[in-house]
Amino acid sequence: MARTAQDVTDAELAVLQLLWDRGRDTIRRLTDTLYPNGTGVHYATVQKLLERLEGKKYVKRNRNDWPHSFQPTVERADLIGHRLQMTADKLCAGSLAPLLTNLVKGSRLTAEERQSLRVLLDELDDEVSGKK
Amino acid sequence: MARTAQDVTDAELAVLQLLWDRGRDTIRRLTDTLYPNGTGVHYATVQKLLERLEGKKYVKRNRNDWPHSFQPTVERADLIGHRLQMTADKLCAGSLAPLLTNLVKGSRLTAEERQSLRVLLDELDDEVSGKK
DNA sequence: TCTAAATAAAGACGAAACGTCTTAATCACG
DNA sequence: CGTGATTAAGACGTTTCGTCTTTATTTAGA
Repeated sequence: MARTAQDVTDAELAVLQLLWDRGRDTIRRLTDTLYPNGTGVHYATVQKLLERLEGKKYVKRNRNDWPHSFQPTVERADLIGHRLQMTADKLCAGSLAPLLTNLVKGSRLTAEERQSLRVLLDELDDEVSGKK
Repeated sequence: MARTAQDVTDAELAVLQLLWDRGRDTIRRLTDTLYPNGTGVHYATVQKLLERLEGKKYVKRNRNDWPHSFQPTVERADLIGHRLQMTADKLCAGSLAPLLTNLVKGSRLTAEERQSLRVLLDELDDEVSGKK
């Protein structure tokens, strides 16, 4: 059984999170945040992580800027959705419904959370019935 | 940034899935299913995977039986819940609510699925209000 | 009881993953 | 131009994980 690499590794995710917060940034500024009082060596680490994120199409490099700036091409919600789908694929034969059930049953939802969830479901009903 | 091992690897999961389906089984029978027309060498692979699952407390070994039988100590729903929590920890600051929202918004839920979800929410309301 | 087959137990091995680091080429700016 | 920063490409070491080897132990059958 072949090993499968992660979509986004933890170190890569740390960089991506900053980009989500900031919209776009340079290697230098990202490095200073991730490694405060860090040596110059960490710059290359962040550089490599961004290079890999770019290769995997999670990040876009702006070569017009100098120094280059980087920005996410994928939103946080997209990655969440992807992770959820992976969990469904491996544990629920690809179906997402069991994940929903698990979350509703397992997590201690507040009354407010339950209510907003109902609102969300009602909106979906409306969309389907064409009322929009 | 230190690397973190997976909770259950893919090869381990293949074994665990069989145990979930069957309740309990021996190495020999699991091996025959996972590697039909496989050589004798695969027996040791399954053996090792079970040993690791046992070490991680996902599986219990019954040493009274001969040959030893193995059974899950964790249900599928438990692992699903754990994976969901991991996703929440890494992408939602630990909160599960965003996962709920993502699933409801993103997945094409059928009318039946939406309805059963509402029933689930109503049951939770009842529990909280003490009617049960 | 003795032997052969099956199982248990422990460990080793290699490829890949991944975080990190090194080195050399390229660029902007005074 | 030359100095410092940035880009570019790659190497390295540790850990992970699927697999395989070897040896000890147990059961079943003659």
